[in-house]
Amino acid sequence: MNPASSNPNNNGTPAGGSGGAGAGSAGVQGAGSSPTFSPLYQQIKALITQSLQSGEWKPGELIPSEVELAARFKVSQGTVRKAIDELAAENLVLRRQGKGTFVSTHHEARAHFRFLRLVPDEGLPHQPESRILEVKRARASAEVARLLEMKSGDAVVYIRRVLAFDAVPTILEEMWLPGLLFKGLTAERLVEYKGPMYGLFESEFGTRMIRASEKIRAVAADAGAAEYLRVPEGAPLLCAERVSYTYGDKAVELRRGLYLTAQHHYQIDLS
Amino acid sequence: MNPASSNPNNNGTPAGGSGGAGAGSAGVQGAGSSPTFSPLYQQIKALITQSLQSGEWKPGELIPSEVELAARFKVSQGTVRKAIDELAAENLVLRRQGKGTFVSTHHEARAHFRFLRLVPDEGLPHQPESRILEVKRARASAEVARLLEMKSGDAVVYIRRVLAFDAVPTILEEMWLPGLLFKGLTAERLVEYKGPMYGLFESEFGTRMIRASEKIRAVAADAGAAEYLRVPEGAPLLCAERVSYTYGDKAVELRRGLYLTAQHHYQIDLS
DNA sequence: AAGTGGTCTAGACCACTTT
DNA sequence: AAGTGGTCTAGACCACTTC
Repeated sequence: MNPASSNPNNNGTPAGGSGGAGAGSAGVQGAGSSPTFSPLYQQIKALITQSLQSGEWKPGELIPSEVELAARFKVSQGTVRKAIDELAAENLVLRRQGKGTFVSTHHEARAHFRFLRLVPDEGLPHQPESRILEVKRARASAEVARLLEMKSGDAVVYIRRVLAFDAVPTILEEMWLPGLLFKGLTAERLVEYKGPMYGLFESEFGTRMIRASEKIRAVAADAGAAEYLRVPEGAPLLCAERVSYTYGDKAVELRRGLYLTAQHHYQIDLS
Repeated sequence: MNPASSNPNNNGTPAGGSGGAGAGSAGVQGAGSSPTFSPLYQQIKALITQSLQSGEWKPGELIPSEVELAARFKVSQGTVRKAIDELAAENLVLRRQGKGTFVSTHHEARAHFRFLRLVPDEGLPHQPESRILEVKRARASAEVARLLEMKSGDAVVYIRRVLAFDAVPTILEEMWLPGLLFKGLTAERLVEYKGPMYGLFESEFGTRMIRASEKIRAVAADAGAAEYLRVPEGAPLLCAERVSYTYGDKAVELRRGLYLTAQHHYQIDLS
């Protein structure tokens, strides 16, 4: 026991010498950085996120139990629990009663539809077929660089593809990826890969997408889109411009999709 | 103390006579209903939601403190806390440290943009000007009835309006509301009312919208939309079909909006 | 039986707001 | 000083899964 020494006093005088939050574990915000203090469970959450980011626990794997983590970080199980609660709410981990807590992965049916919101007007959502049109190395334009938080002229990988539901071409999609992160990405690799592209990024390139922001507009089909989606030029299409982020809010993908919404719609829940 | 009598045993034998969950308070799921049991904090959450729905605490008002609620429901503060945590996560209440917990209201800048996702490409989001075109009583068509979970031919209120940002007409909107809930709704009342329509519904008709589901498509402007939004016939527009719900997942509004996305876009965060 | 996450309690102290 | 929500702890027991 000895309730006065180990930890119970954590949020004392911010810069004072005593107690201190989780200083015993891994130097959360040890000594010399900013004077902003955060609750213990937020620090624990940051530490766990670091381990996720560093690959100490890989997608799909089991992470240590709450009891183990509590011992490792020298805090109570309740504090670890609150940290993991938030990570689970952000879909970074997945809790399963009786089994443990797992690192989320894009190789799960569960994750597939979190980032594919185009669903059929009738019937159940399902995965589309992908046909790669083009893969090439290029230089980031000013606009692409701005959205990907890079510099103009930096190396990017450019991908273009068509997605079809039940053999009906429905999505025409362009992607720009930072060249440094996706060095070995080839058309062959993309063509042979089955399943969501984020699964490939996660497994082969160690880049796990965890969050995205989309801007949606209605646009008129240009000649190219009209051909691939088999609609008249000028037909209305949904245009979704997405920027995806990995750990630390780092932008890792720009995607621009044109969606044919004759038999499908984009589904959103406002709450 | 007396740790054996008051409450500590809650999830015991489901239909057994002993202990029981929160039976001392308000008959959570007293005796004769379904055999499905839920955690105590979920029952407390349901009780609090009932009080919100019944109007015991009105939008904008302070609800009792956690300590008071714990006494009222004869559970620990931690259990009340977890219940309120979820209500806060669902935006039904708003916690403010040091002050208390308040019932959410649509009369807040905070709430305005939760259901208006059309934001300008440049500059900050702001509230549009509303111009009412039409208000009338009508009978629900089969489609309207299905979406509003009513019967074909039931009374509805039909509203049509144009919303303009900086004097630029940008949204053409139709609404269908259950006639029973909105008996006194007149064009005059709508025209003179400033601010979001959900604020009016909440204050004047006691119907608080808490959740919505939208389906989004790209469509071509018909003659009417073209005129009101000042675009050529056939121009691409976003079409958002929304069903809004109040407490108990009861549908209370069907709304169909056509959005001009030349200077604006629909903003979504996927996480 | 043992281990995991899930619930519940009780008590302490902290940060913020108001009186 | 008193009241509120916010954090942290410690311990108990439950539900679920695996051995």
